[in-house]
Amino acid sequence: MKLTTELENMILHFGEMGSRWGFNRTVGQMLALLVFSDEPLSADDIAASLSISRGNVSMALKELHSWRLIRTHREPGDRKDYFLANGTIWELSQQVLEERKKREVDPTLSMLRSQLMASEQDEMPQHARQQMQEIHDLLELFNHWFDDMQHMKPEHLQALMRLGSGVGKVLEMTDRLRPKTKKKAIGND
Amino acid sequence: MKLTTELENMILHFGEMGSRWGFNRTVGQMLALLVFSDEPLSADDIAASLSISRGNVSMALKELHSWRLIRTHREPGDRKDYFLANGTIWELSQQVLEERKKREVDPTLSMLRSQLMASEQDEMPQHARQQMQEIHDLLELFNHWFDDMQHMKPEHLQALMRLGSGVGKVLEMTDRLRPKTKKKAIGND
DNA sequence: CTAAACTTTCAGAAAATACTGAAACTTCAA
DNA sequence: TTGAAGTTTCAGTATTTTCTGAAAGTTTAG
Repeated sequence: MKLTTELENMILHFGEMGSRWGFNRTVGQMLALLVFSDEPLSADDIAASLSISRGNVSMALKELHSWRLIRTHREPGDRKDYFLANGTIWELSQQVLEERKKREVDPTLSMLRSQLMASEQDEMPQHARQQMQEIHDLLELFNHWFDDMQHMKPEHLQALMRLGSGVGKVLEMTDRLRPKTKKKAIGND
Repeated sequence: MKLTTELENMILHFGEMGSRWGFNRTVGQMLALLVFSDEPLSADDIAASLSISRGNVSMALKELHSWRLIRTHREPGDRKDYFLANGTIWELSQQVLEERKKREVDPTLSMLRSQLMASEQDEMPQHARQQMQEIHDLLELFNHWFDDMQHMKPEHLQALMRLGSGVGKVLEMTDRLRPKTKKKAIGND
């Protein structure tokens, strides 16, 4: 595993960004390494390439597995495990977003839910309660939307993103043609 | 600033989540406190409510300002600064997302851009280069889309989100009516 | 101008997080 | 069943991040 300087820089960058993306430096570097490598790598390869301890590699592999970002490949007649990125860039990104949603949104949503539930009888300042409700509703909206998006076919999702806010225009137009849509204010500009 | 147990729990929760959301515990707690408070609070109020040092409050206020999540209010005839959340829940969320994009996406995008540029003449393994290109394109697509969304009126954006993947159906239909869309290879399964 | 009221800074302490490496564990070919 | 090849665990250490509190800085009423 010899790395060109440029590749090395990129991998170091992914390491630095790692913590901002929800994992640690090692996990970030290893993800980059596996994404950029055109063949599966063994744990020893990885440790050598990145000059990190074998134990650290093992931990990071576990983490990457738990995020479903890598998978293991075994050659018959070779006891070693080989690891590779678990899909296309698009799929990996989806996976990262999915996992981050789980860690960054879901806990708060469930906390809010139970809090709003429990304080039905009320022991909380009006304004605070209202704000909690708004956060709750926003996160729930986001969650449903996100779920929906994840189930769209990649090419549709991509097309949709390319359309950007253009989608607003299209919907306005369509709205006039299809009175079936619920009359939630889809409004105008 | 007396806090009910429930509110206190919520604030502690926001503190815990803080680091996952891109800031630290104190910043998270203070944001929650100000969002739930129905009146502006002084730095001393905050320090007392959360039992943290005055210096820490000052740092966190700076951070919250830099995220544009709070603003300062001054009473005439009172030297104290009072702080409050800078907008509705919706606006605050937008602000958080905007700032996180800056920290989590933009640096990598610019790194990729310059790397792809520089290695035009090529010194990098084919596969690595290709993956870099894909990440670059994905982030750029995301960036444009995100920008576009941020400029939509909140009620439009909300309506759009409520529509969820339903938007796909509408667009498919519309697509037949509007052959203007560019015929970029939108891939296959 | 002065000093009281308030805010910010920052060096060092504390806490949280990540990493190493050796020991324990697992797997499997013979 | 054994032991070589490989993997995982985890106690201790290193690194990074956050927090405190006292000193320095700023503002403004008088």
